[in-house]
Amino acid sequence: MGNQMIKGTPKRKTREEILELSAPLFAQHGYYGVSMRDVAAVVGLTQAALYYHFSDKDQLYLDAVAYQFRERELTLKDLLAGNGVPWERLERFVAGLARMMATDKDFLRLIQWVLLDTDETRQNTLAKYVFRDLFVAVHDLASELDPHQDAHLLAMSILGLVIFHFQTGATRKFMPGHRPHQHRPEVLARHVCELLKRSLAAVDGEAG
Amino acid sequence: MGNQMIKGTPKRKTREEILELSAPLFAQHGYYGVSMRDVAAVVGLTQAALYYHFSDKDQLYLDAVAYQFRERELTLKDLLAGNGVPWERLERFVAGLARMMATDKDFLRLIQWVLLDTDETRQNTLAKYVFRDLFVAVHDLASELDPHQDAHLLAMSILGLVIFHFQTGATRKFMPGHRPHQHRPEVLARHVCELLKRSLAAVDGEAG
DNA sequence: GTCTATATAAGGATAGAC
DNA sequence: GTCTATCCTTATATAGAC
Repeated sequence: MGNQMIKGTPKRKTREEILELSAPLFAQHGYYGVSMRDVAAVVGLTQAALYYHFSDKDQLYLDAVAYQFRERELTLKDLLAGNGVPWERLERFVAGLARMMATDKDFLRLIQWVLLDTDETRQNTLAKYVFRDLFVAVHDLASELDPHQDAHLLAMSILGLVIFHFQTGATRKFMPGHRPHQHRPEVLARHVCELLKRSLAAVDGEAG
Repeated sequence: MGNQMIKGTPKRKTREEILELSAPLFAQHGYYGVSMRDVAAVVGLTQAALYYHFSDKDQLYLDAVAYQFRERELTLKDLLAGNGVPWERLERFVAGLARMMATDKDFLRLIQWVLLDTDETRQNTLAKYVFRDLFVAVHDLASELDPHQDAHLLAMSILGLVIFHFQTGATRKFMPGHRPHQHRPEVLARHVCELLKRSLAAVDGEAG
């Protein structure tokens, strides 16, 4: 078989299918844990066909990860972009990020793989073109929330407070004080917002 | 050649050398990124010799990681165990953890690999026998710091505030507001302690 | 305890037909 | 654009000599 491409049909369809279907594999097992044969199997192609669309495994991986990041990044930036006092934007962002981390486990794992990547080129590419814009937005919000603090550190702390909880999700159930409702994104978002609000409100109280 | 073992000599020496020397490899490249050949090469043995000491690659990896964790865990628990008011113990712990994360990059990476592990048995083993004791200590401290809060969530937040900053260490330099001194463990520890102190002090102020 | 040699499988990548 | 067939490399693991 091999459904022949009708002339004029967008040529990108297969390529995007590969990107979409390979992402969960890379999320689960990482770059070295996934073979070109594995990718070919989920897409329903032979290994050789992948090399028509991508020069090598490295390129396929990089494109698949970047593709996922670009989609999610838009969602997250939207949460930060709207109007409202800084507190409202923070709450909206923390809630949205928590929901995404809870729902979209593959995305969370891709973030973790990128942070562990030892290929400098690959990591820098993703950091610059994918993380950066989002971080800029969080950074700006942080400096609005408290102009007296190091906005870079505060921004990283906000992200870390949310993301780390979900990174440890699988091991949390063996730890003391664990209760299932802690996995719910609203519960975590509330915990994080309260922590930050009290912390920054304390500064206002002193300064104002 | 092959230096013959004298009877009575502790048999464990080679085994422990393998554990020590393979850990940095696994820290850098993860389970799938390291071959038995790689391990053999750094130890100065042939591949086959490894199978005298370990039944398979899985066992070698598990033992190597557990070995590293046990060592570090003792150091961290010591920081928490001493006397002093809760604040002092928190500051000591945060400073010590930050210093360890900054110094011992391999250990930080091993933590990240464990969090990404999809082998449930392996992850549960490490979580139960290695993370758990440390978490218990942080959990207890958290409930002393603020009895009105969810100690489980607070403990995780304390750990996340420190660890996440170092996880993102490699990509941070492309983000706005970055300055080199932020990588210094004392600077981060101070940031984290101030954040927590203000947050929990705010509660005291309201409650007391 | 460690070696050499090897079985056996899985990996990335290419050539050439269709 | 995708297939079949194949090359070459690397991987885990074992057998048996020393």
